[in-house]
Amino acid sequence: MAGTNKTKYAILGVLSLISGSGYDIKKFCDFSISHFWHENYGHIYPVLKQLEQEGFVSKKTEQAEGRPQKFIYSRTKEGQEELNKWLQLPVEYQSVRSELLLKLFFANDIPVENIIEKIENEKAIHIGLLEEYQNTEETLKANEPYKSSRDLPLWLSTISFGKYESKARIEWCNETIRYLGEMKEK
Amino acid sequence: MAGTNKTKYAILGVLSLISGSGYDIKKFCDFSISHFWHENYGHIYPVLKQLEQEGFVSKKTEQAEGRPQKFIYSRTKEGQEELNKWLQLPVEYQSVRSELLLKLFFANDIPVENIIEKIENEKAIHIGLLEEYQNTEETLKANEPYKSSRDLPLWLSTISFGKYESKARIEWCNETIRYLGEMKEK
DNA sequence: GCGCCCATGTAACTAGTTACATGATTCA
DNA sequence: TGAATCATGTAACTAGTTACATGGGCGC
Repeated sequence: MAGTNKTKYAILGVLSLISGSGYDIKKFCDFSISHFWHENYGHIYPVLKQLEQEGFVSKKTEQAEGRPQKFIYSRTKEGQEELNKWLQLPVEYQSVRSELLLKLFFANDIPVENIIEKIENEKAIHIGLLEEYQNTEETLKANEPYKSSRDLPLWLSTISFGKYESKARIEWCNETIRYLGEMKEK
Repeated sequence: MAGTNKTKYAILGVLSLISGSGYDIKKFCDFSISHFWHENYGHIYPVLKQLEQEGFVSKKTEQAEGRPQKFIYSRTKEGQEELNKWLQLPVEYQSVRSELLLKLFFANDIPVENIIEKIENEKAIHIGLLEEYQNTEETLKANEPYKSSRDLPLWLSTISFGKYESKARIEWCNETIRYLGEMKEK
């Protein structure tokens, strides 16, 4: 199963938790999985159409007064099976790319202050993220419908992932800023 | 400077450390920066041609007996300036994508064993990586020409990044395997 | 003889992002 | 009145990977 279109499964995944329009799917993504996954309209709408043709989702038209026309999508049984099949496949290897490390690696001819500034910036980003994760975690644990949801443990696990990652990144930033600062003095 | 072609700078970066052919550049990348950056021939050769046209690299033809023809590229003064200009620009934001987390997030209808298997696999990958980083670090610190190179601190910093990342990932895997296992028992 | 390394390159394909086009309603 | 939100969609563009084509030398 090479070249799997992952947007397809992201959408099926969202529709296994909620029913809604392309717009709703986007909102759900931005709210719940944006710390590790992004979808945009340019992808969502065409893929929804394709999923409908394949029979993996079904469409209802909703026309509320004073509201734009809305197409509500729901997963079908086949759609759920298709999702479950994919979920159980091994995770594909993903190659890493870090522009920060690329710049760091070749930074010998630029001022140390400049590279330290970049690392400080990286650190600030992850301090912000860590705070966000903390807030989200608290919100999920304290509020309905999240706190009673059977999805809560999975949701929390993905947040925990982010916390470990950001904490490690902050530590690395601190160490590296110190290390490069010492280099400079010599 | 939107849409910066980063391969361009990766190549200029490599050519700021060595002179060599497209083939050499690929080998250098695979050896030194592959833990955070990948280049392939499909990118390297066209970009080298482009860089030559822009005057950022110069080309010499080398024909050793019994060897295929080889084009040796070197950076020009303009090329170094172009690289330095880019190095000093802020790092562009890069959105994260994790298929593992996507699968984890939607995993409620698949067997816990299956998702734990995926996390075990992730853990094994990072245990392997950690070992690699350790080995590379020791090699660099013990052997010429690395140990006397002025690039050593930068090189070590990028490896340290990987070590922090993999350690954190392993911890998260352990925690999550335990957590999901407990969930299952209930 | 076979497979691997050296060496260069193109074409095709897959994936992902951004900009544009349209238009109604709500809220400050 | 202007910005934000709701709502759907297409076209164009940027980026990145893989497959293919070619061919000689070297070691097993």
